[in-house]
Amino acid sequence: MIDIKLIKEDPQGIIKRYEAKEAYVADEIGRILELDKSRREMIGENEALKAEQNRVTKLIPQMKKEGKDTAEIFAQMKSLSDTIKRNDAKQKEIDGELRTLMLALPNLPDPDLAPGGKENNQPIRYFGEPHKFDFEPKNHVDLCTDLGLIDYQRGVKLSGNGFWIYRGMGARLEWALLNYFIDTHIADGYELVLVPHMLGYECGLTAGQFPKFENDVYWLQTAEDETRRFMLPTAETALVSLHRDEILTEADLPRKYISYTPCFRREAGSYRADERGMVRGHQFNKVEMVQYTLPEKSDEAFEELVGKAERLVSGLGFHFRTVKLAAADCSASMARTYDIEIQIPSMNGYKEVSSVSNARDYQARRGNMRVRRASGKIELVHTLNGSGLATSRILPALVEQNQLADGSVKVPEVLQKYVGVEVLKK
RNA sequence: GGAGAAGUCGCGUAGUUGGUCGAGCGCGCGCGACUGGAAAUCGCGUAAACGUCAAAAGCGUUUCGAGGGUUCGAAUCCCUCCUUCUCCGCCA
Repeated sequence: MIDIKLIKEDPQGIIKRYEAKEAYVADEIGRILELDKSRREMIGENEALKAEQNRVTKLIPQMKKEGKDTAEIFAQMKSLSDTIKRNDAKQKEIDGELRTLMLALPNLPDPDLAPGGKENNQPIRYFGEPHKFDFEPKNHVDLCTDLGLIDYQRGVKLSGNGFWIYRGMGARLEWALLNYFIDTHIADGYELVLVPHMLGYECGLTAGQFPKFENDVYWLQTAEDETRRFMLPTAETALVSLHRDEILTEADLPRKYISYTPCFRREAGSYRADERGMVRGHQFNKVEMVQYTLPEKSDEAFEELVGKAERLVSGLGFHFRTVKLAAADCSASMARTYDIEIQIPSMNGYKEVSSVSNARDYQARRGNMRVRRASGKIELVHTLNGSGLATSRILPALVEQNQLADGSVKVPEVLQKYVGVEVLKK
């Protein structure tokens, strides 16, 4: 949620800023201002009545002591009380509509972002050189199948399209990646957190995925009266609710967390012919980084997270680039996002392996996550998140970029101690 | 799953024959005194949200797990839900 004060101060300016994100919210903003106005009018009116009620109520014990007749006052107070109750109900309705509208507004894009969608994304850094082969390279699906790393067919047998199985050295390679990531983060001072994979609604609301994207996740509910839970689409959804409704102290910040989880996504309608193999599935593995920071420190934290993701990818020896996303390509909750994209030689262009974002106070306001400063002042924290990293794009890139002429695959040095071998052979 | 107990201000607690309780005390925290400096000690102060206001102060409203109810009036009574603890059962 953004601060409604921003809207009240400069509605036109806010509408303009949203246009960069290709979000056209003039109607919503108009309605918000209308509701806010009538809300404040109602509050003023009703609070005057409540003040009167409180004033009289305080007099009653005294009157009773003095033995005065209170019947008439009680009758008056009863009708006052009824009016107040009616007003409260009306006000609640207005609050509800206002909140719904506010929750639906996306985050404001940072002013320095290029406006518009994907086509305006700006690569800001390149690392390494594109891979060249002096033989006909195979694609990752063939490589993984030939080497017995991934069992695509049985994945489909077990769970349907969009699922695969890591086997043998493939599973060990996957596990090696995750260990390499986690060990690096721990060395950097991040706390490893293992979270539930099934989450309550509030987690999705706080992260900003709900109510808008409720249908993008898998819901679990076996009985009518059972609390609905969803399979987490990313560990961010859990980590960002860790301090929901809490007041942290300034000395607690920054909080730096990482979590490994599988991520479950419906990906409805997003399959493309060129996304074979494990580039897009309903379940993939990811190590997620999340930071809670003081507002003035979030830019610094953002750079740290981008740098960490870049070091992980370059540690594997990949050619990749860092891309500053245009406003409309950032997700709804985020003020800014940088993607890290690697090349999968058999596929066109670059594929995202990490996405680092600053939500600023958007999630903190939704989840009421605050910090008490040394001065005693309380304000919202900033939250940031980034993949560090998702494996499902790394592994295809790894086997393709590291394949040798004989069909075997060289294991990157940093992974060898985890995998136990230097080359994956038939 | 069954039986019982409990959820109060950052933390720990007091507060149930309904009324001057938004709420006492301790710790913590802030400021000050004392000190060469610190500890200890003493004094003062210490919730948030919303509304009013250009802003601050002030004033008002709300909040004692959540929601509803009874009442002129609810931390205190009633109902529903959530959570925690203890015992029993079941189970990886």
